[in-house]
Amino acid sequence: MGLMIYNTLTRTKEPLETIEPGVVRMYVCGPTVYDKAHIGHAMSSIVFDVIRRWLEYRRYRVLHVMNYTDVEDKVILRAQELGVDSIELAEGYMHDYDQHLKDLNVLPASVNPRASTEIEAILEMVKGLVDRGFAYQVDGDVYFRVAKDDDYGRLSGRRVEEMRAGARLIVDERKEAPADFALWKAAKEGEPAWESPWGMGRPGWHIECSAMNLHHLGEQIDIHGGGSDLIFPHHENEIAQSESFTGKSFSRYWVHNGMLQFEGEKMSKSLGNVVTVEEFLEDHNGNILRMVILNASYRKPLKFNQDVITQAERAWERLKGALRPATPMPEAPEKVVADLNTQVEKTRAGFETAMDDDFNTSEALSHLFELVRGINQARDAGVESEPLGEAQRTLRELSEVLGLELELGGGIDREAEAFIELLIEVREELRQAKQWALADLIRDRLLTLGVHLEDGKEGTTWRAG
RNA sequence: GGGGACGUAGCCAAGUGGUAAGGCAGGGGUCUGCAAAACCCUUAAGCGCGGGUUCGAUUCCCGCCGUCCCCUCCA
Repeated sequence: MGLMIYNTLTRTKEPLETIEPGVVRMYVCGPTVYDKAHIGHAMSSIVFDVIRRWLEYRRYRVLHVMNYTDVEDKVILRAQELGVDSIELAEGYMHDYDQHLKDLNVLPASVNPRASTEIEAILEMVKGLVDRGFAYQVDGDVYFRVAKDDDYGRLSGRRVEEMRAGARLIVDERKEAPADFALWKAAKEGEPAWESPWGMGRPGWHIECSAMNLHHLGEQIDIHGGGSDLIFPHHENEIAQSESFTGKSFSRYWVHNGMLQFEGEKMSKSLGNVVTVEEFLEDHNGNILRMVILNASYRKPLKFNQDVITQAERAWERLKGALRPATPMPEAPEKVVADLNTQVEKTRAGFETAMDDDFNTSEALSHLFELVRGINQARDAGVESEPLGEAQRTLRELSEVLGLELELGGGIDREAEAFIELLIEVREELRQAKQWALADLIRDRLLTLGVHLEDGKEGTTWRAG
């Protein structure tokens, strides 16, 4: 069947056919860096990270571009409020976001262009659009002439004449038509500005993505991604600009992630229901957010609340638990080993089928959990560490394709481990001597340091967290 | 007003024209000095409501109700 991708443009799943065999050119709209990022932004980055990892698993070379919008009304406004330079302000948030992506185990994009460093490409495009009659200049602003683009609206399914012009916005009388949008804006006093044929100014929001695509990936790309809130007007306008400029179709597949819902509403700054990435990572590790996301379809709205987090934490623990070492017993039945091997094969096949079907991570995870059960059953049956290890390697490998890090004992460094082992040894002596109070004291004290002791059949084991 | 989605057990959620994955919680058990954890087993939905198509629909079509997103900056 091959890899199927849901395309917003056609509202159907289509087989992936890339422009260049074996290569995927993917552009994802990144955040406007005017404030701390929230977990909705992170969701988008994680979704496209999983897509990218799956494409790479399928042997594609992925050229992955994600932009940072650092020249924009909100950035400028914020900088003026704080009395700082807007580009520097954006740079700070940009570096924060880079760090968040690392903490969330998101693979770095091939390129992270910024509006402020792409002015040349932007100007070239705006000029071209003016030359070809797709844009016009008014008082130092340049607008895209939507009427000139006959298939405008095909991504979002809108007809220009059906949109209630001026319902919620004040129509700029200088524009030829209400739907026309700015490619270039004349700069006001104190705003970042660059020289242009129309005077000092700065790019409009939509044009930077078109220009960056052209500059870094070429005239035609395979996948263009972003949040579903960008379908209109942003991506609609990108299509208009890019296709009018090149005369070629722009992106083959348009992929959009659903919005993260917090208490039934979209998480957004204007609603004030924001959980920043920083806040989330203070209380949880990045795998937990990823688990929340992987549990559901990337295209649907994602419910986010404390319950969902708790459930994801528990599920993640279960996944990790499967990596516990074997507890070999003399007469482990051979059938168990055979069943385990069968499960490994079934898991990989099911996982691949699920991921090929528009990145069905929820179903892919279900196959991982079936492997977890198989591993645990085999361990309980006393299977030797080698057949068990094989299954565990598969689990780890497939988890990594989803970007999950299952390694045990994270957060505790090597030197500390030796001391923990020592304490366990001492405590074991105390338990032999039935010095329960002292034994419990060690256990409790270690717990406050983030080390859990577990007394089992095969002795005491420990884990971090 | 227009455009786009969604509604599956207590919760999250996948999925299919022939009677529903997985996870969490719940119940039972194993282990244990106690505890915690872990593991095993297990209960639970007939798929928003009303019609239609069909031998048969949760899955297709129509209507209704409800929720969300977009039409202003937005991942």
